[in-house]
Amino acid sequence: MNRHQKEKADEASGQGRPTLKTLAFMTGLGVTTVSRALKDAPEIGAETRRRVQLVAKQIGYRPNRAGVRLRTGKTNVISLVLNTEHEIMSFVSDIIYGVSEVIADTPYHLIVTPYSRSQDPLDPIRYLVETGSADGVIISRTQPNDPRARYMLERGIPFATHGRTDMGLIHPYHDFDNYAFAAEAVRHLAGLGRRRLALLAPPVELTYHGHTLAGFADALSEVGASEIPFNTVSIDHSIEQIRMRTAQLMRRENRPDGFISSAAAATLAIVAGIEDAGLKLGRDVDVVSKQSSELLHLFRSELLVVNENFRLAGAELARSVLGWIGGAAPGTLQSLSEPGEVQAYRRPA
Amino acid sequence: MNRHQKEKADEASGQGRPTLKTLAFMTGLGVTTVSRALKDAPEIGAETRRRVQLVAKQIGYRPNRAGVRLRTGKTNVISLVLNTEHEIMSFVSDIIYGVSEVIADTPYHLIVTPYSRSQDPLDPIRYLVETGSADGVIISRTQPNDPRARYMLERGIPFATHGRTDMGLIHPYHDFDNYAFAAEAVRHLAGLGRRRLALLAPPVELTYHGHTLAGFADALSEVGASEIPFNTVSIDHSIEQIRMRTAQLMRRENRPDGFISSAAAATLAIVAGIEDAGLKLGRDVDVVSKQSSELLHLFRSELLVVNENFRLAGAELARSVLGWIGGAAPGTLQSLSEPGEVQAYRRPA
DNA sequence: GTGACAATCTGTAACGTTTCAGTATATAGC
DNA sequence: GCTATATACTGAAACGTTACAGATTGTCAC
Repeated sequence: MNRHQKEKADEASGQGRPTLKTLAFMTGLGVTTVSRALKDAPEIGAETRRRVQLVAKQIGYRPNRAGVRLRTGKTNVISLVLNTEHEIMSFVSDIIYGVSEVIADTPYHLIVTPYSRSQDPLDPIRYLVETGSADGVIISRTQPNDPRARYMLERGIPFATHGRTDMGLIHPYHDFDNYAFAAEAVRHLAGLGRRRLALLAPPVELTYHGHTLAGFADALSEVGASEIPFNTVSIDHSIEQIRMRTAQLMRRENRPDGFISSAAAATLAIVAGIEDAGLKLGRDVDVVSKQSSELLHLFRSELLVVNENFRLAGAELARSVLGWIGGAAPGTLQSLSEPGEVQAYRRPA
Repeated sequence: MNRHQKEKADEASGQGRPTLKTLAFMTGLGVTTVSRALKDAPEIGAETRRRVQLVAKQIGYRPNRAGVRLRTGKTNVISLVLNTEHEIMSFVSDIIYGVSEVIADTPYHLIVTPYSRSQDPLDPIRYLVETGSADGVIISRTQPNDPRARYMLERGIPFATHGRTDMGLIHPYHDFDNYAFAAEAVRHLAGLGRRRLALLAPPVELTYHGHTLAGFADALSEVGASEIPFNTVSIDHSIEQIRMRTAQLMRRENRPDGFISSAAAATLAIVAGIEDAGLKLGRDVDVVSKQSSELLHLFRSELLVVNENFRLAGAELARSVLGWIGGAAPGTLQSLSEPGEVQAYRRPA
């Protein structure tokens, strides 16, 4: 053993975290061989491969992320880009849990990249792409003509959108079928004899605003009901504003006898507004609302709900991004989640 | 210009992301000098320093994270460790936003490290420490004798806990003063003439269970009220279970005339249970509840609430970890958030 | 004019990984 | 017994950064 080899041995047997060098020393092989053996390269003998993998498992070898990243550019990171002001409540945690679930047994880490209202939504995306900080990106609050999706498509970085775009460009997405939700809600209300319906929609700039409106309009004409315009507020407005507007609306001559709400928090405000006007839920007016956790029926048992599963959305989004990274065609990584039935409250046994 | 230098120039002028080499070529300096100039090292001439920094800003140089991490071991990552099953609702998003806010203008990234109920809570921590994946860690669901805190203290990795421990060991934390919350709640209920109080507490294993119970007990004897035991459920139980237990309790002879609830979601269940038993909030019984978003008063206007700000908690926790990483003494990075007054509902104007 | 010293800058090596371009050995063809 | 070829392995270089150990000036004391 010459001086050079001795040095190597000394270093490799050090008690730090094991590296390829450690493994190479322990197995008596070269680093290259060890590296290739660990990734099942065909030009490594079957026995050597097993031997290396056994030792690696025994001493708990884990590839150094920085080393891999520096050499290959692969970050093993998925970034979830979130708006710090709009994305309220359980949405976010459910999506995060959904994503986590899927990447749990992959080498991927989840990083959360926030941006605030004051910023250009493109800023965080640019940062991620320019610094090569992630292998894949998940965005929400998707717009029909979304500059973020366009930008990432141009740069060829894998991503998935929560919600669809409408630019004639193909990319992975997961969406809830808000057209079906709105249409079903209208039909259900019509079935209860409601004829004058108001819709509290998502903010105009988001794609699913259009979907929701379309489903609402189509079903209205289908059942022969009419719309009471309620577009001075959206689910992005404050509780106070929605409540006030609802109360105003309900005090008018031609008030709605049915509401459809695209978000649970907003529904609380709508109900408050209805009651401010001295009216009663279930008697004077019915409300169908989306919800992401089963809490609205505790709030008012008369509420009619449709569930939207954000945890599932997170999982689907993660699967899509990983799929794209793995080389699948973006067009095959699109999914739409159908709403269940409109649920009336059932008393627990 | 010899062959060697020419190569360097060719590479450096390449259109990829700028590196120290690019800067070195542009300024005519050595990489070492550039590196040191960028971090304001004293042995670099003032003018050179300014020049390098100017060029760096102009071409949008950003240090390569993998390079830094490989060389120095510094990850520039803070990990937020979350339980995927317990941590429900807005808690998580608020904490994330709070953390994000603080690390926004630092080089730090936030990674979310999840673990599920089935796992040992120590698992994710071990993973982070062994793989050196983060410079700092934030944990929640803190226990009086918390193996995670002990483990990280032993390894010397900076962390902060959401909630305190009780092991005689010093580490940064942020906590809500649940002793004060429970005590104030009792006093408020006593002020309303309530005498038989029930407490829906946090799960026993968590530190703030003890704090809450202590505040409850101390204030009970202070005001001369009595406890109606309600410890078959905690805020970790399902809505259905809490509801059922509450209804059972309220049908008993010696039922409580006041409730204190440590979580908003659980409060919905308590109220449902009360109403299941045919009793009325505000008349037969009063409920004081913690909430993290201003929604409970919409649910039932008779509810009495105390706000807990999780966004603030997230921000404080991030500040603590960064402080520790920056070399501050752990003992100086502890904070306790005092609850505000118990709020009764005020009708909006 | 020489030596000492400070000020300013530089090359080399190393962190852990993968890729490139090999080398050594065994097997087969003839 | 020779070349060709496949099999199994290997060292060196590179990714971008920082730390170490110099190197080159210029200034000053004497």
